[in-house]
Amino acid sequence: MVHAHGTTIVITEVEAYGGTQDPASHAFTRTPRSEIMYGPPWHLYVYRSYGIHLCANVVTGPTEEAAAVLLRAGRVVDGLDVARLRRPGVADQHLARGPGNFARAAGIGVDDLGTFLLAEGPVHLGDRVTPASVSSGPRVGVSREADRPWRFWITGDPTVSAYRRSPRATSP
DNA sequence: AACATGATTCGCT
DNA sequence: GCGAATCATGTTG
Repeated sequence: MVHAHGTTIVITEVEAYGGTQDPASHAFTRTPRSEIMYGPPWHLYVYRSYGIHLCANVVTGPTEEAAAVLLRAGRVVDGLDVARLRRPGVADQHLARGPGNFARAAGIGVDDLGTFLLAEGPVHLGDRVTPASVSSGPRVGVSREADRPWRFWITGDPTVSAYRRSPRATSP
């Protein structure tokens, strides 16, 4: 789980990116934006998508490997009042559904870029949660190497199940 | 210095 | 279900 700006969120869905080994990763080509991922692990990588949305990643790979994990969905278990204010009119189980929404519900902004996640602070990782069952499947939203089954989610979790299952989802 | 594009989301049909 | 919004980053001239 992750503690961020007054909320506590159990991460229910993530997507992995293989850095220099993965054409779909922002770190496939080294640029100023992706530079943070080439550093030591357990730092936060935040980027802006489509001008409006923010997505949060955890750098996981060793220095120079640039592997990272995108936080795609989560269940808000504490700080619900704060999260609800950030996402007006949204049902509790959908507060952090989707990468952009996750970042919004968590109050993560570009100011948090580079935050070390293992120390006390506005954003840091908390207790580890071991789910009963984890499913995996093709990645969403990337044009290259989407077939790598590197999206992982907690099987049957209501905060994930309804997400991204419409038009041409390959497997039911 | 200018152009093309995306780890997406929301609203309308 | 489909299409528009919107702008920083990366790439090209």
